[in-house]
Amino acid sequence: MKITYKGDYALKALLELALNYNKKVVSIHELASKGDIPYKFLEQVLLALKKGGFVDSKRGVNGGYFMAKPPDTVTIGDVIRFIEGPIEPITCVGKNNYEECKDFVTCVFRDIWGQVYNAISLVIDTVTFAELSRRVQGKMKEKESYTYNI
Amino acid sequence: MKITYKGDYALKALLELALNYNKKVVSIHELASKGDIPYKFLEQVLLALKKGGFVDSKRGVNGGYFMAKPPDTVTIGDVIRFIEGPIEPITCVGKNNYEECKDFVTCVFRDIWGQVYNAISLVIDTVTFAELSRRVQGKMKEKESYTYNI
DNA sequence: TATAATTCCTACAAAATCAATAGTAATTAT
DNA sequence: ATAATTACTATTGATTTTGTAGGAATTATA
Repeated sequence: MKITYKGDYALKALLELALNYNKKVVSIHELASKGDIPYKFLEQVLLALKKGGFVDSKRGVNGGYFMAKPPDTVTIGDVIRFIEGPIEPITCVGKNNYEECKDFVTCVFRDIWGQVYNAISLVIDTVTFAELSRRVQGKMKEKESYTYNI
Repeated sequence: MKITYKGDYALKALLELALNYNKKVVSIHELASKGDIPYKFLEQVLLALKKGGFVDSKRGVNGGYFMAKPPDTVTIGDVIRFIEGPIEPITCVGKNNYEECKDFVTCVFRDIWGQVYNAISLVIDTVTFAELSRRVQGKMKEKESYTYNI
C-alpha cells in the first residue's frame, strides 16, 4: 500500500504549479529545487503529466510548466490513478466477473478490498489542488503570525 | 496501493486454517491446492506466518498447520502489516518528526496520507478471521439452498 | 543573428522487489 | 523401514523503481 516516488514527485510539482496558477510558469529547475527532486527524473514525470493533460508547457527562455486545468477541477485521485495506475489493492476487485463465485475464500476478500478501495477513494477523490493550495497558504499564514509574535 | 501475492496467499491460507480451527491440521499440499497457490511459495509464506506467531505446525505424517491463536483475535490488518510491512502509503507518515515543518507542500500531503492510512485501517483492523469464517459459511449456505431450489 | 535557457525525447542502467523454484535436512505416524 | 510431512537456505528470472546521459528542438533577448 505504497505510493512511489514518481507519484510523490508528481503531486508536489503539481501543487507548486497550482500555487502559481494564472501567475507564472515554473521551470523544472525551480520545481526540482523546491521539491528536492532529481532534475532529470522530474523532467520525465512532467512529460507524463503533460501527456495526461494535467500540465502544459512553454519552451525556450523563460519557459516552464503550468497547470492545464483549473486547480479546483483536479483531485489527488486523478493524479495518483494516472501516475500509479489503479488504486485497487488487488487486481480482481476492478474486474466485473460476477458470473459465478466458485471460490468463497477469494470472494470474502474481494469484498474487503472493495471496501478498502472505497475508503481510499473517499479521501483522495475529494481533495482538489485548489483545496491543497488553500491549506498551504493557511499554514504559511500561521507560521508568519507565529514568527511576528516572537 | 497494492497487496502482493505473498500477502494474498497468507490471507487465504489463514482463512482456510480458521475454517478448520479446533477441527484438524491442514497440510501445505491441501492449502496450496484449495487456494491455487504454488506449493513451495506457500511453504515459505507459512514459515513466515509461524515466525509471526499466527500459525503453528505439526511435523511428520498427518502433520500440517493450524492457527496459533483463536480466529476472533486475529484481524486482516495484523496479517497484512506483518507480511507486507507498514500500510502507510508513504514513509514519512509514520515518523514522529513534528519538530518543525519547513516544507508546507510536503506537510499538506502528509495530512492526506494520514487520512488514507486511517481509512484503510478502519477496514482491515476491524475484520477478524472469525468474522471472515462466518461470511464464508454464509455464502456456502446461500449457494446450497440455491442449488436445492433448482 | 548568436547565445543561453529552456523543454522534448529516447535510451540506458543500477538497484530493489516480487514470485517462484530447487534441493536437502529433520521429524513423525504407521 | 518407509512414506509423508514440515524446516531451512540458496538461487533465479522477471519486473518495477529510480534514476542518469546525451542530444534535439524551441524561444527570448542582447
